[in-house]
Amino acid sequence: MTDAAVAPVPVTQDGAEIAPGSSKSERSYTAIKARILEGSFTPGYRLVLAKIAADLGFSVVPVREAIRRLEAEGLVTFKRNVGATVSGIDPTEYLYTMQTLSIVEGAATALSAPLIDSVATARARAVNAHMRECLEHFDPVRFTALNQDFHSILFEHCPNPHILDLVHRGWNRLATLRSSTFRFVPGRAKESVLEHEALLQLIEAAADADTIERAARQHRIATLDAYLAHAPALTD
Amino acid sequence: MTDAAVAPVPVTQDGAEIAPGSSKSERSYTAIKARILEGSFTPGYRLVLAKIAADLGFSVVPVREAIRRLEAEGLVTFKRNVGATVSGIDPTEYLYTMQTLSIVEGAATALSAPLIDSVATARARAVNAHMRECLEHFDPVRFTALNQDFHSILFEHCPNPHILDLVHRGWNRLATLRSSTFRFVPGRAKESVLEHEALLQLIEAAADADTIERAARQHRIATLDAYLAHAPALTD
DNA sequence: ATGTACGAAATCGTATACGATACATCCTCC
DNA sequence: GGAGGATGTATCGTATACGATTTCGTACAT
Repeated sequence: MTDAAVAPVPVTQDGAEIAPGSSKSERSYTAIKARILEGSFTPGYRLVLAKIAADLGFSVVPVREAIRRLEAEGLVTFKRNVGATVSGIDPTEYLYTMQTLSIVEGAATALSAPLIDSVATARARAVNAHMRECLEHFDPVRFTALNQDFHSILFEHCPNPHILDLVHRGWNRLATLRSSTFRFVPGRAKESVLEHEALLQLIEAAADADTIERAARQHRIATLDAYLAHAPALTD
Repeated sequence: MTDAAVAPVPVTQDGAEIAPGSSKSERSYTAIKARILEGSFTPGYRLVLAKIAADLGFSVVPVREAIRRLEAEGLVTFKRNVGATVSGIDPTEYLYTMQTLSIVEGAATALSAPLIDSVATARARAVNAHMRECLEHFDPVRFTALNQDFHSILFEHCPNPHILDLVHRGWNRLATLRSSTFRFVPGRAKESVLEHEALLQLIEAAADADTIERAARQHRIATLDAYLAHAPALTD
């Protein structure tokens, strides 16, 4: 579970063994996306068609298609006749993304809550406990991964796949921040763990949808607020 | 405004005059999308690469790229080695889309509300009055277009473009239903007009964000509920 | 020394060609 | 007469080639 969040797709250096059955276009997409999410391709990295095609052993056409798909997801920025670069995320973009995420995560949590059984809450608690450990050992990368795992458990039986898709898109968009301390605002992580516990209690108590939605939304907003409070220091 | 909603992009039969400056890939995208949204390409319509390319006077490569982009937006369904068809929207898909729309529209309305001035509310009222007329003359197509115009006015200064983008995607997804009576559930249209007025009053009264969000969300949900109540009759 | 014009290199955009796949049709065999 | 397989056609998937555009460095003139 956790490993999957860090490296969702197995990738070899030459990218040849990814889902051998699917098209090269598909494999290009998967390979490039994996490298962006795992951090090999950092924001600003220039994605040169011919170079990537050579790396993967494909021609440029499928690679081009893959990059356009990634553009549609906001993971890369494309400029005509110039090329594609891995999207960065400036403070404004961060704000938009976090705000949107708060809304869709809130909705996803409220919709999923009635379907979360005691086994799932137990698993979520285990992950949350693990997060607390990461906090003590100061391991922001693992903390972030576990944070996603926690919410993924809650969303496992989300009845609306569209909303879930929006959540994932937001997460992917934020993933390019992985190696920075942008998301790890001092003091927020501890609160986050506490809020997770409070959220689980609301779910177990079968609180009404509005209450759960509000709590889940606030959980994300609080991180945004913490960032905004520190913005002068974090924005260069 | 209204005309724009019905035919957002001017398209000639041969598609040659769309934004002459942009790439053929871009023009293909615009042309195909326009035809889907205006209803020339109805759900289930088979998009054959070579045929479309010939129609547009381009080669298949840019057309292919355009279709993949439309796929990412959910407007067309692509099957490997088989081809693309204009996406239909079955009852389940309709439910997902409406539910998601209710959430993002609710958020968009709440975020925009403080920025809506009296000029905008007056314009919105005019559109709403026009909708009432369409109701009397039973003009579902125009009604639907005006309905979008109404909300577009509210969202004009939406501070979060990401959320606005999600709203538009939902609208586009529903647009393939244009020529059917699917969306025009008996009795709902009248309520819709009344709800618009109520929403405007909340906005003018500077009601708190939660209240406005709830009202806006409910506005969409009510249509979904009305559909669900009639589902046995409408689902064949 | 600085600004401008020119040219070369890098990279993308599109066309064309051909191989691969899937689906439909028809034929054969039982 | 029906079921199974072989064949044909439509269509997609990818490679390669070349033209178009941008960018950057360099040389020249001021």
